[in-house]
Amino acid sequence: MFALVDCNNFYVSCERVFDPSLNGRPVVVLSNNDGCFIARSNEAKALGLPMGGPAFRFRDILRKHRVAVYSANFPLYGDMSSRVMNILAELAPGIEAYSIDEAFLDLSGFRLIGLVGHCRAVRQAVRRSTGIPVSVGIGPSKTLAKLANRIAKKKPEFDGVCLLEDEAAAREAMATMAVGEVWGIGRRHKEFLDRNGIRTALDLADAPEGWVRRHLHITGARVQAELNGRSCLPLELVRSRKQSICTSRSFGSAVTDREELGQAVAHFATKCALKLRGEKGVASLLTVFACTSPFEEPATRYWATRTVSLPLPTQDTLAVVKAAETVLEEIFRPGFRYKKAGVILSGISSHVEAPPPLTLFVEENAPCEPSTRLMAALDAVNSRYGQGTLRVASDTAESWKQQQEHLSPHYTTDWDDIIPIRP
DNA sequence: TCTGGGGTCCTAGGACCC
DNA sequence: TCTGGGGTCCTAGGACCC
Repeated sequence: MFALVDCNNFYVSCERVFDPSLNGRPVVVLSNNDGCFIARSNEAKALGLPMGGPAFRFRDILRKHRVAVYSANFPLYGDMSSRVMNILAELAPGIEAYSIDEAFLDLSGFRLIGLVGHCRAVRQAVRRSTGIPVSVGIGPSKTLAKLANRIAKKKPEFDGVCLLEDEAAAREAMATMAVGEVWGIGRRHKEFLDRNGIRTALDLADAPEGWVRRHLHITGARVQAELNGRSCLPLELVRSRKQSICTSRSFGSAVTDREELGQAVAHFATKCALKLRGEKGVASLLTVFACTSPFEEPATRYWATRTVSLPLPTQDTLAVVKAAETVLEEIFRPGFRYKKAGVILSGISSHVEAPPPLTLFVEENAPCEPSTRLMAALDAVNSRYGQGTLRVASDTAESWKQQQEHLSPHYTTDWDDIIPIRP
């Protein structure tokens, strides 16, 4: 049996831990640049504020109902997440941290002491130790655990824990669940299934298997099997190495200047190389992209992107920044209002397992060892004195930076942000 | 004025190899 | 009339997840 533990309205709950006066009030958390809603308290959902809705369109509702509005504070949410995961890891023999606010647990062996009872204990432990409320769904496959979790969240009578023990219970639950709510069925597949008379999760479970395999491919066939209690998606206990690493941002206001865009790209490249070293990997491919707003008129819209091979697989910030600047030079076209840009590293392999290849042509930046030591020194300084203390010269300007007007303090990750508690 | 960021997997088709 | 069989790698696009 699998359990899916999911934090309720996670980002909002994180803000509430440090400001309990937010309890009972409508609260929203905005995406970077204060653009869209990415988390809503139950009270905010009740006001009709939609997930992903652009905040500026709902300004009247926000003001009228005195909704508490927060800019995204990812250092805080990431830190709270790891605290929750640590508690969960103590209470189950196996855990897969599936996303920032969800984890699958291995519940094998808990049947004797009672699955529901144990999951209630898990729920209380997380609440007591971190202040974060969670819901738990239990089922014989990950997909059914997900489905059970939705029921646990939606129906108060379950008190946050829902078990789909046998086939009859699963069928009854699936009959009440729209097919688009099933994990793995997105907007497109939902539309397709609706057109073919498949409206509930139960309809999908009972659909002819060959037909599902043909139209929804292998991934859809797995979803169907999982709904029928045949587990196809194992618990992934060890996180595999990332296949790509991306850093991108929308700009607070449009950028038109090539040099300014170059500064942003240098900054993103720097962050990518840092993440890559955190993964203990080296990358062989680099992509740079820059684009105008998708809401521009077609004539003034531009999507620039190019991928190049790096001369040698590397994790060196200087090499990555240099390559990114060269690519930007090639794809930049003047006269456009750039609203977003980013850098992607891919073709990632292990730094340890893959010794640097012998090369026929490349002479510059070939020696690996000095660069590794330089990066170690760079990371040591920046980790101690703050990211950006040592940086490449082109990683400078702040002009493209984002809007974050409603940011809460980094309560758990920054000494300067610790607020003295008054009696 | 104003619309996020970071990922994964699958399929199809083209280009190439022997 | 009739033109093989078995592969790999790369890219683009689509679909999905949080």
